Amino acid sequence: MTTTGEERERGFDHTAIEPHWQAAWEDADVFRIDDGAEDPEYVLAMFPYTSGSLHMGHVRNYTITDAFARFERMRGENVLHPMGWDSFGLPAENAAEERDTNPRDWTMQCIDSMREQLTEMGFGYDWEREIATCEPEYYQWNQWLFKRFREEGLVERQGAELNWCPSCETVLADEQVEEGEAPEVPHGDGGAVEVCWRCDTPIEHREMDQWFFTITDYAEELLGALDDLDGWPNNVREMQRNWIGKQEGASVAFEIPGYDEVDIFTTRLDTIYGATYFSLAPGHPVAQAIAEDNDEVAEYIEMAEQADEDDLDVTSGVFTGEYAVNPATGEEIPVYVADYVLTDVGTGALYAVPAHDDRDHEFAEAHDIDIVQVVEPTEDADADPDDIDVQEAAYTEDGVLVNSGEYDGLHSEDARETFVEVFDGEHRTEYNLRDWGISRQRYWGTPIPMIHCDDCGYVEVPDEDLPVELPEFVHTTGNPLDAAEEWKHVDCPDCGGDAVRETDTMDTFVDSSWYFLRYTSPDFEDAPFDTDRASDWMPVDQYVGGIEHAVMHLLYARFFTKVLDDGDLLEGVREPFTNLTNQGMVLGEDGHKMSKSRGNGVSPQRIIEEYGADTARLFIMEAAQPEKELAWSAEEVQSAHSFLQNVYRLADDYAAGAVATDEADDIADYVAREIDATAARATEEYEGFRFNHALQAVRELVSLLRRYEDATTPDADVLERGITTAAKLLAPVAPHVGEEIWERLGHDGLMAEAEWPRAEAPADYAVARRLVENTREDVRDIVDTVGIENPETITLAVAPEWKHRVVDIAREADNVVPAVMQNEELQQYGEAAADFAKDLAGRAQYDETLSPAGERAALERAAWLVEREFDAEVIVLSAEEADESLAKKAEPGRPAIDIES
RNA sequence: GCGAGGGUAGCCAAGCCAGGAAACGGCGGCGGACUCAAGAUCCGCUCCCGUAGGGGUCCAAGGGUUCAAAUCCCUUCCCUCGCACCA
Repeated sequence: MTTTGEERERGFDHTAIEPHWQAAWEDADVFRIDDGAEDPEYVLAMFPYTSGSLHMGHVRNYTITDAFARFERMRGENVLHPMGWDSFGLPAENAAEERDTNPRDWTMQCIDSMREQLTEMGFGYDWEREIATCEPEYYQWNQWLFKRFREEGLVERQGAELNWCPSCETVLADEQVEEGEAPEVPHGDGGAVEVCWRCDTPIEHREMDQWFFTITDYAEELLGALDDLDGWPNNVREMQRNWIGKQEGASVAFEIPGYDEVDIFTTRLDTIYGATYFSLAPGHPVAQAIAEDNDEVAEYIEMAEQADEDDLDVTSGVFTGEYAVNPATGEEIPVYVADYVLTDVGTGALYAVPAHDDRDHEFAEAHDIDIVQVVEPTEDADADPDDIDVQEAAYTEDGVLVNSGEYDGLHSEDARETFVEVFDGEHRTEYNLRDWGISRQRYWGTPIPMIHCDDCGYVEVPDEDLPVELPEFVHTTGNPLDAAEEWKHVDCPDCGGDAVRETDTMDTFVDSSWYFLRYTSPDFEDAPFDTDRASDWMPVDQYVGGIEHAVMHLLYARFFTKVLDDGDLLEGVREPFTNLTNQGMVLGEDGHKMSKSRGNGVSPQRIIEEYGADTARLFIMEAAQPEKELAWSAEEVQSAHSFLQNVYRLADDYAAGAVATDEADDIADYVAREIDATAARATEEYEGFRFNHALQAVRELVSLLRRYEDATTPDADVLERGITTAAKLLAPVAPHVGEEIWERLGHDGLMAEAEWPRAEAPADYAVARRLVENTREDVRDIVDTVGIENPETITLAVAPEWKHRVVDIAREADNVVPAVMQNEELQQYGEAAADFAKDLAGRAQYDETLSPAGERAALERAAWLVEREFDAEVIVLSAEEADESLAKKAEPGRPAIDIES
């Protein structure tokens, strides 16, 4: 049992109120945003893949955006908070196979079910903007955009060696390949292998013709603009920088007599005089050419291509018998084919400098190759040139050149510049980023709008024939599009002859690269989106989603945005997402990632049934800041639930007239100030995405209100304002309970549309609070230390005006005691002033304090708390009223305390 | 190896950017109120010593700057994540 009968009777019943208010929001169109709205706050969660059920990660993600959207809406902002479905993709095909249905029906069922679950969570979306990427109304624009990209020269068809997953029977992008555990291979030393990100099957490599978006054309801007994305987490920016992987260097041609000139790429052209051998990647054309006449080389290449990457030693390689001419020294250096040289890095060929590169050094030692030092530390470097022995270890720092002919003494940096000219090379920038292969040999995706004609080659499907819709799904082992004979055979749009459609579909990351633009005009028929509105509403102000999309999705979306902006489909939108938050993982109660195998998963559905959506939302938001990981905790869920019931009961009792009320007094002032301070604090925390702090402030306020109601005869206006404020501050996170309270208190309309509380802390709030808290602590301290059993009277006396003046002087003066004693007005206090000045002189700092009257007022407002705690009378006195012996102990910020029992 | 982010009381975790109170909050533990009792709720305490608000030692370790350091700087150790035979 989670709720007692009594609680249910007096509290709210989530199974009744949640559907009720969900319907009320729907009826009132609360979350709808008008097309004419000007530059709304765009709050977006990464749309879900249509797996059919929400998991806790989704719930957390969408609770964050929903709470923020509701907060902004209550503050009077226009808010765009849409939802849609990332609904193309392989799993739907698998599910269709398993269940003897088709991907479309399966996906549509999943969407219906997930939409219902989102609604049950109380998430407020503008459902009129709902999109599903698997609908022709959406994916036709993928096709249209593909053609526009092609016009811009951003589409290429290239043969490429691609990652092939034998289990999914599909091509994978590099980003979809992960390092995984090697399966049970007898001789395996546990080395990592490349596996499919979805099914963990080790991947193979195949050479195929593919469609590519040439994202590398934008590499430089994608990289550079990261610096200005201040609203993004550093780690995501860093991951993108790594992925783009810019390297600046130079390329220089080496001659290998009998073969072509070979271009190398290097970032250390300054070390060229130290090049003592030359290395080719096994996949390099010249290596292949040499292999034709050299069995040993052929064998090595064969072996290297078969081997898993990490099986081969760093020093593995084979001497080709050929020599390259070092253009710097004119010497012939041996040419090796070595696996550590990667075909797709740089030019796939390099000159090796064992003296100044760790890998080259290791290789040279293993193959007994000369090591020649050509750089030594500069005079002001940390290292002493005499300590450097490149025979032992490579010296990889920059320095000054030696053994480099006429260039000795040149600094590395200058040498790199000079040598580009001298050796007829060129400056070159290399990127790790590859072009984006979008072809997938699958059914459930966007058909690529191309037709292949034997005479005309590849021809675009004319715009008027778009969309190219998917044919009926057929169960087949290969690609169903290949089997759709009728669909596949068409007339060539150019010559009218027999032709066939492209049977590849697009990577689903194409869908998600612009969906945030479609939300701005989901029914627009002339283009993917309305340029004016999208340009006004973009960029997304708050984008929230998982870290797993740090590179692929976010980089592709940035790429699309830039291309669209350059193509004038957008105006002045260079980046899609201003602020990005990656929500942390939801862990099971055992602190481990929720998983079926561990059996530590918690189903959102069950929590909604048992405790209600508000409880789930509140727990999630209180447990940790959005970007931190969060461990499930049954106790804390329970605690969130009871808290909501308590707040509701507080409101209910008041509304039912069960609370006796009285006129305003000091206590009411105290409570009123706390209400204002809480609103101010909570607002600031909401703005900063620190929802847990905001909610903590609300809990404190509710606790105070309950004491106020319990221990005193409260002022009706103040109590009601307190309850309303607490409920409103809670409403973004627990919206159903918020509405229920709003209604109980007799308000018309919806709290979702009500005004956010005014948020200004009272003047001197922090100082007054500190005074009160310190004083309360001191009283406790005394009672406890002295062991007073039953205090009867607690007398507090604030410091006199003149002591405040002493502090003021002390604050300014270098020499406190003389400064004070020179003050004529203070001289009348004689010894006392001198003593106090001496005390102060020993202190490093003076806290801000209230005036004597301010201190007295603050203590009087808070006296009820002390009375309640100690069950004793509390008397607050000015210095003049107090007994001389007591008053003299008071200091500004620290009243004198006398306790009688 | 390179890069990013961390190491705060029994545990989780704020504070650090903008230096100024043994350091928010939660969990756990202890004591008290309410109750026949339990639960729920509420009020305290929870680094050490202390019979009037005091003293001592503290924020991974060590050093430095400062009147003053969890906060700024340097060094070392450890953790987490990302990238990586990258020429």
